[in-house]
Amino acid sequence: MSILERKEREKEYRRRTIIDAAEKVFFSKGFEVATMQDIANEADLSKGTLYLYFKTKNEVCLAIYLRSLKIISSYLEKIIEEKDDAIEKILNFYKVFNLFIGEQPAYYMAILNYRQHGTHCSEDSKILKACIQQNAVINSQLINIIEEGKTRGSIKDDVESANISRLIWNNRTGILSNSVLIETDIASETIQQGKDAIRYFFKLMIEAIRSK
Amino acid sequence: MSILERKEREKEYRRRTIIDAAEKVFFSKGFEVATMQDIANEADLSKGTLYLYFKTKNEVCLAIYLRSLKIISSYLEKIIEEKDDAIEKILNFYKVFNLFIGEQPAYYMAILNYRQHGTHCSEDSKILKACIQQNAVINSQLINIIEEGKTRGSIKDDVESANISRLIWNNRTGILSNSVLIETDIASETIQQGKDAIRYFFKLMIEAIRSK
DNA sequence: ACAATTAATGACCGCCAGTCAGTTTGTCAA
DNA sequence: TTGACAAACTGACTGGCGGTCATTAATTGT
Repeated sequence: MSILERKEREKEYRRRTIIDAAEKVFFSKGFEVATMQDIANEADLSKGTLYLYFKTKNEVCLAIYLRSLKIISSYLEKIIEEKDDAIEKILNFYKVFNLFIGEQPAYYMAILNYRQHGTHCSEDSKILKACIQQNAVINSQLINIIEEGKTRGSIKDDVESANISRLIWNNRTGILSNSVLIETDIASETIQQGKDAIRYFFKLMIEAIRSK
Repeated sequence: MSILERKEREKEYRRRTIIDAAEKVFFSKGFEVATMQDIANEADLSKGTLYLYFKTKNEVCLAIYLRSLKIISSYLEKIIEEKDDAIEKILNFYKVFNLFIGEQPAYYMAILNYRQHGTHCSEDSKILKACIQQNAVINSQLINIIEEGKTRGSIKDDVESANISRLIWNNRTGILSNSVLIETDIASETIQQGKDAIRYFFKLMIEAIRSK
């Protein structure tokens, strides 16, 4: 049994190696321009081997996306543990996410690109399912915060926590997960405006949901 | 001079023909899967001819996006003309946009795909510039509505109209222009949830900006 | 009628995702 | 140790697409 276990570990290690290489390549060249051959070179493997671990290039992208989601989720976990008020927790998440953008641009880009990669992927992809699952976790963490605020009295009773959660973080409607706050080829000067809009969103939202 | 004018008209007509064909093909097959050959076939032209009118496939996508923006802009124009209150006008835009999604899904998809196409396009593309310009128009139309509301007293004086505009409609942060409220390959059952989140966004925002 | 200019064509190129027959490496029983 | 079997790995190859360009067709002006 030990050999089987070791093999499993080695397989997992290879997988990680490939994802690590993909991160480097994607971030230095961009998701579109990077090729599977680039990733193979970076990982010192042949292209064929990549396809033993990932069915498509899209799946590699999703693997990086999944890592991003786990990071976000762990941030939220820490925030939830703190003894802050719910409103504070929401603001903390906003602040932490802003830092995340600056410090982990590669992961942030993976989040932005999910819309594209997630929709061009076979429905029964294991990794896609894992991503959907991890998003659900984040969703419930946010709902958790809002509901706690309602119980403690800092947030109005009639606030729709599920919708707040979707407005903040959801791959379809979330303002954090969908806003492009990183330099792309064009219009780099508008990033600050975007960040300011997000700040204002949180200001308005909190104004609307906090108990008077 | 008449001949030159006629030629100009014919050129413009060809261009429209190509965009019409592209719309059909893109919507029936999806932006990614559709090929330039498909568009050429649909338009009864050769592939080479397409490239006499558009530099890249991306530009064809942008041409459709530009049409979408003009539709949105014309909606806003009508809304602004009405004698409604500013809050009413904002709600009208929300309602009209919801109808737009259902009635013009192809154009709606073009809006969603802009992020992808706009960023992979040479900066000096004429059509890209036109898109940016048209977005600026929409932006100023929205600001116009908010500022009018401030003057008339239905919206609080300290509301940041530019940021409201960016939150509603902006290719980086706009909730209407970025939320995916149409069936993609996966997760079709969540559309209603997304729409509900948008509805709630408008509810909260209006609550926060209307004069008490 | 005949250049000259403009429009249209489709065979062709380079590139890349994805495949697969063949090779290497690892395992284990005899 | 050996040999047979399996698992992991390889890279040449394929198909298909975006984009090009030499050639052909159509239009205009003289």
